[in-house]
Amino acid sequence: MTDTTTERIAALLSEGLTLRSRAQIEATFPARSLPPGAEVMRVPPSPTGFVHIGTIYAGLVNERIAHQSAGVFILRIEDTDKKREVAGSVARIVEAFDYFDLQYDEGPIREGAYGPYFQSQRGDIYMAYALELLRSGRAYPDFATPEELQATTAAQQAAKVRPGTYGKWALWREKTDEEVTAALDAGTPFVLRFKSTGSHEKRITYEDVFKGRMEVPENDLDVPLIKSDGTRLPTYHLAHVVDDTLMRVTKVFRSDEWLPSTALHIELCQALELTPFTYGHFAPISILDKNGGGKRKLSKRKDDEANVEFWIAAGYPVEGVKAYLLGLANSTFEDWYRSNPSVSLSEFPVSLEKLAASRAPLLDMAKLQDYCKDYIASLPQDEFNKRLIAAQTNKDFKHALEVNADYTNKVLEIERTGEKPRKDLAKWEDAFDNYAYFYDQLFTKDFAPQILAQLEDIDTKTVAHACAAFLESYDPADESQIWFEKLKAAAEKCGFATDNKAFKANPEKFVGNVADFARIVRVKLTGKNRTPDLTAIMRVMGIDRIKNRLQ
RNA sequence: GGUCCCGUCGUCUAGUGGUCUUGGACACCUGGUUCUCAUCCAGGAGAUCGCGGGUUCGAAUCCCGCCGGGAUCACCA
Repeated sequence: MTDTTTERIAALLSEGLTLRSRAQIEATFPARSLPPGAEVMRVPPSPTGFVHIGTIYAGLVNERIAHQSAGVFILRIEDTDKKREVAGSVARIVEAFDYFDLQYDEGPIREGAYGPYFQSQRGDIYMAYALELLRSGRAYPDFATPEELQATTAAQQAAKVRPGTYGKWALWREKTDEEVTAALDAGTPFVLRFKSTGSHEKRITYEDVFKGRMEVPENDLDVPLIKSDGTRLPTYHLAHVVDDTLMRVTKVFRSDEWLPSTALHIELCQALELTPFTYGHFAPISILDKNGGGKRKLSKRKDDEANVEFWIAAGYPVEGVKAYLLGLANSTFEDWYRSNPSVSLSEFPVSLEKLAASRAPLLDMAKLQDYCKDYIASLPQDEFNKRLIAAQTNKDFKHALEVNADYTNKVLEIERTGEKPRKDLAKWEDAFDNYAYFYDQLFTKDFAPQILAQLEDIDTKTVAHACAAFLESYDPADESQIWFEKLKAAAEKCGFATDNKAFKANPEKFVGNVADFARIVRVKLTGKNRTPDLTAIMRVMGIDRIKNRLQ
């Protein structure tokens, strides 16, 4: 290709952009003045829909490494693919980072000195580097149509060779100046491709922070650098190399899927005379396929759990989720957490070495809920009340909680004041099932309809009889022991067994046992057959409400 | 198919040549806590350390081969 043709291509690519030289650009991204050992970390989500829990996981690890070393944590929006972009995604990303309290120092809204933090706004920067590659003969235009590319892949499959654009399979790699000029004259769209000088036969080695010494074949793929979709935006590869250099990122942590393209990124750095990065590749969170397909990466389409909005809507407490995620990242976390129950999670030192050992961990909702239950139970009463109410998405329930503030305070205190607070709630959403029956309208609407089914083994006459007998002697002032004595007395009066052994020996002699009798009271009062201590519940409900429900 | 990563109870993991007839956590089961639960406490079951060879007095740990799972080979990131 002649210089004239090269410049014609360069002019086409830079049309309308205000290009600066590399030296000028690099002068505006000076070395950061940070204490020794400070790490500059980043997490680069794409605004292509909802926020993936893996992004939060990566965010958490990167944020910790950055901030525990007095470094910088960057949130960079990788929006170079305008076709896949979904409106509102950036707002969702920002919200999710806020919800999980992942404080980024630079990124959307929090503009820093190394921006812009949207890749789509850095087009002129990438182009300066792309043109340099073009001029140095390390990039070339490729006018191939999608059909031609497909045909190549088919031919490669037929020939049983590795697919991809490399060597003789790279259609436009060695075209003559005339051919290029002709395509240019015809106005054919083109991508700018990297011209790799690597060989699949030769090997390179590099050090991965998590996986140790890696020895892999050199890259020989001529990957696209600049797209032909009219945006003239870069692909990930160019953008990554340029941005992480300019933003002065010290360690590139990314998920395993990038492992195979690391050789390419190293070659790109060399072609641009940039220092290659320190990489660390970690395994993404996976999930057990519900259809029995085995372990696989958490997928956006199939798994609700992949979507952090699912977590936020259900009201999983941030601290519980983060504790679980930290446990996934570092196996030493569990012990630390146990021995430091009242210390903030941010005090936990995340270790790189421990992260190394982590395979693709399976998301274990049961374990995560266990963390969340413990956390919610540990909350002081006022904090518990405040957060529980704030998190409710059911308007009627939230209204009921707020309007009857004094009553609500008593309700939420049930069995939470002692040494061992109840652990009913794994997420704030669970509050409805645990507390809504205290409010008459909600009780009537959502709980009372279940009473019949819960008591179907006992005939209605017996139920009515039992309620009347129990009410007769009930006194809100009774301590739970007396309360139970009275319940037993009422049960006996109605033909229930008060001695479990006697009942088991001759069940036919009784209507039921004490447990059945208590169940009648419990279900009539709450619509549920499992609740906290009835004495406490009744004391809070008040005599009028009790009479109402037992009649 | 090529290349790379990974393989210890159901799950997450501890373990880097002897102290491991593999330890912990979650889940599960049993019993206890004078009504049902959430808990809590005590106990239990659960892993031929993917398989086969080798090195060694000795291997979950080192070496080789195999098998299995995953990732990647896009103008997606």
